[in-house]
Amino acid sequence: MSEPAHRVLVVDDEPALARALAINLRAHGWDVLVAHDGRGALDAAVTGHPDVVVLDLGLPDLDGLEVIEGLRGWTTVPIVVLSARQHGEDKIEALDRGADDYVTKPFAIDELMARLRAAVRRSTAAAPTVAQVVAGDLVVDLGRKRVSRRGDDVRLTPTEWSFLELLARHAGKLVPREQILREVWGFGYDDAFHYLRLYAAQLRRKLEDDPSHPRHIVTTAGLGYTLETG
Amino acid sequence: MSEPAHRVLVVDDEPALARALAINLRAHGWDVLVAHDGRGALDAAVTGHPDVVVLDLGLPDLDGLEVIEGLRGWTTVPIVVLSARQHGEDKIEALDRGADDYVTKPFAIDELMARLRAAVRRSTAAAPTVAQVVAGDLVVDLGRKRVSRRGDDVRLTPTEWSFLELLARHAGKLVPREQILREVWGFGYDDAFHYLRLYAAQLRRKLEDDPSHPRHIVTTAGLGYTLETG
DNA sequence: CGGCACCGTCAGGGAACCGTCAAGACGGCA
DNA sequence: TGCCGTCTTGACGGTTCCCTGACGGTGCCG
Repeated sequence: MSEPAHRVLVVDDEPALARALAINLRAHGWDVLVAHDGRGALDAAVTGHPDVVVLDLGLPDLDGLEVIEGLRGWTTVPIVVLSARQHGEDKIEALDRGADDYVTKPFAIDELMARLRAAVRRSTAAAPTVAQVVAGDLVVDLGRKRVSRRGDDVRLTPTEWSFLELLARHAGKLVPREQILREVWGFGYDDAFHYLRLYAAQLRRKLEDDPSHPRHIVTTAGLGYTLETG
Repeated sequence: MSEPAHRVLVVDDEPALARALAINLRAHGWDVLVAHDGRGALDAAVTGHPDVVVLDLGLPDLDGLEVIEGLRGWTTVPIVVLSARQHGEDKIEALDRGADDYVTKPFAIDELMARLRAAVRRSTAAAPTVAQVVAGDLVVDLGRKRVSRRGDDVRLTPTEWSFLELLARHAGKLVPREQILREVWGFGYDDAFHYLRLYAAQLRRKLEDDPSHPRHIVTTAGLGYTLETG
């Protein structure tokens, strides 16, 4: 799992704590922005596009709640509030104004990071990527598991779809024969190249204008198949 | 703020605590389901469609972490973990396995409710609920749990509705057979594809002009079913 | 020129899958 | 207790899909 680094904005007016947090987070692979007051936090959020915000209440210029509202006016980035106040209305207030989580000091750095991970996971999982691959007059909709040719849906069998989906996910690139066999048919089919010819032919019959002169599903002899994006 | 009541599933093996929670939550307008062990929790989550789950770790039958994983296998419902363990790996473990929040006992009931509100707000904001799905002459009203065909209400059994609701929530997209079985019938029905054919047929009898040539509930052999939005 | 490897095509049988009808099991309710 | 709606289980025909096998074409190389 070597995902691209997630970016966290740390907002804290205590330089010592902010520094300690930044060091710890960077050590664990986070990309860290730091702001020391409310105004700087709002600016940094605009320019820095963080994936999550750690917000210490009790800033010099703005009330922490105002920062939350300032952010919530235009972004849904997760906000994890940090505060010394153990009890009272603050927690509830912050959560109801739009904060996503609330951690009281003193806290374990490991726990904070786990909460940050959870916050980021939620927000990224909520935005499902609708992937569509376009190849000439073909549209392969990976989410809906459908292919259309000049707008008309084309009916595929499960195996045909599995084959095409694999090519589409690597559109424009050559997919080795062995990989296709493994991902479509599973293990134990390592030399069943005959299947590939069969199903490539079936797909061509359904998707190509001239199946014997394919423009989309192209064979590279001895190597594999490619879905051309031309 | 007179939204429809949100539904919370409380999972706790201590009857006293579960009762106290339920009373408090109901007093604040929540619709409350209760389960006392892990298996019951998973079943209740399938049949009850809660908006958020409060999960006490340390259940008699299953490990709390197993419950989290059991839920995360098929739903993104927010999970707020409740635990007596203040420190340690448990928190981090739970959050990384898919929990959304973690509250240690003893806790203030007001804080818990604020966290529940935050969790529900997040998940509903992330997936803006389309109250109605229109598919040709059908109108599936997810909020009121009703279907109408050319304006006339159609009576569905609970299982039929659960099936149709799932298709409607993914209208236009193919819903895999396995997912339908998990979300409608729960666990242990992984290969009961026969049910799908039966209930698809029943829905067609009630919803289609020509049940043997369905235009709304369409089968993709070997893969699953789709509610067409034509 | 002839062998070889690879590709594309066609056809057939068995298996998997779908839709349908029917009857038994279960649970709520009068 | 008996009834009724619902869910579950079973059986059957028709269709689709997948695998197997056979044949011809093409490019490469000795």
